[in-house]
Amino acid sequence: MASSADVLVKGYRPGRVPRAVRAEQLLDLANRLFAERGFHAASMDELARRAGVSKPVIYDHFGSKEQLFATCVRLTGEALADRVATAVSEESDLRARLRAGSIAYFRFLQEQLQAWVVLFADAEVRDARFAAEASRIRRRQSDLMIRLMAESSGTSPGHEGRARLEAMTLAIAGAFESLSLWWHEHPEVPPEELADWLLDLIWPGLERLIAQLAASP
Amino acid sequence: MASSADVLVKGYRPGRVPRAVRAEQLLDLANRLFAERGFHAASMDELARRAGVSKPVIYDHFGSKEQLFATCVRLTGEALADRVATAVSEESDLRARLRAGSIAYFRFLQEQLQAWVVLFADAEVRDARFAAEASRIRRRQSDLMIRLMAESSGTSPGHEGRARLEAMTLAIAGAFESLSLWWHEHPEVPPEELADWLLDLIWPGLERLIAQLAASP
DNA sequence: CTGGTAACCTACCATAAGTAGCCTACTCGT
DNA sequence: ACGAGTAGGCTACTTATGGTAGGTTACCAG
Repeated sequence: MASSADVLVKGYRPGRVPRAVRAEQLLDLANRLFAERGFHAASMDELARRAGVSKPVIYDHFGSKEQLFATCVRLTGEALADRVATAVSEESDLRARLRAGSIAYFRFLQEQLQAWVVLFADAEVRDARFAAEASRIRRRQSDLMIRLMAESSGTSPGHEGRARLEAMTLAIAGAFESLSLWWHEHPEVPPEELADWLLDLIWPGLERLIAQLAASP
Repeated sequence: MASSADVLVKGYRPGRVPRAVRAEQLLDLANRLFAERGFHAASMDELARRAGVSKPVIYDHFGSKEQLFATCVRLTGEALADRVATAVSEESDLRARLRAGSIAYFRFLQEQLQAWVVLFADAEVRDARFAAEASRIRRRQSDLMIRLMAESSGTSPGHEGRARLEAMTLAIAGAFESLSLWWHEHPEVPPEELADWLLDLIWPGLERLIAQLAASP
């Protein structure tokens, strides 16, 4: 006969566990579950079952399903940002930095495909409920690009130019996302090639933009 | 005392009406409701109430909430595509065509803000359940760009180049989407300026790409 | 040993998607 | 005119699931 242990995920036996440990277990399992089923189809009952705890435990930790999901998204977004920032810091020339960052971005997706699915490909991520998190991720990439450009050109644009630069870098972040979705159906293309494609497309215009913004106050 | 007519939306009185008419009423009301509340928070009960019919009527027409939403998205996407295609056809030079199409795109969003919200800004549009529709919209814009470029350059790229072109045009479509989200918070920027910003960013790289693809088989 | 609390549970509620089965107004052939 | 057939519609229900109220048990400090 089947015991409830059948559905428990290896390494997460029931029993009293310190709060922080339980939180981490739950986050890990939630990540996997969302990746498997998507936000909607993933049920809190199943998560509780897999974790070997009851539902109120989860609610005590995360408040609501939406908050739990938002936390998963945020953590993955932070991991992505870290990887990109690290890669960028290992180059000095602006174009080389952008290229390194792009490659790191795509490599992250390749390795953390599961997490990536949670982030963008799957979910109701653009729902008003999660727009904030998704937007925060784009914003972070955008900020990084702006900072790199400012460092490289030595000047910072005026109010007008700042808005334009912000808009353009966010647009570029959107291009990355959309390209990632395409990549999902063409996984044979290596990350480096994707990065070069996108950079070849954007760099000429970006170079002009930087020059233009540096020229005007 | 309140009668049930209180909650009925003007112009949609109850009573027997031909199937096609009912379908259109429901679609219109569904569009507004989704725009108001978002996919999740919009309930079929409320839609039924507003339309002055009972729920099974809606299910008879559209099958499920998801299908109803997908239909709304599809129709809005088609309207957008029509507007862009029309604008494009009124120019002859490639760059002018892209510019006209871009302006038409942003003008559509400006006028149909409500519908736009349904499409992208709000919803669980990127949920696996709706990814197909969202992707179809991007794909359509991408196809249009590819067609325009092929017409303009007179040649069509090889298999390799075709993939790259597809990836890049989809990336550009993603840039449009993301830029639209930014615009949502900076509505003071006119559509023409947005279009020029994006085109200035992309055009130099795009021109090179076209030349490069035309050169190789 | 005992009070306090952190961790956890059972049992429930509320909401909303979706459905089974029935009713009713209109059309159309005779 | 009138009855069969059907399109359009309804009431009342089931099911699934997010979320919660309130109680229980293991552990620790003093």
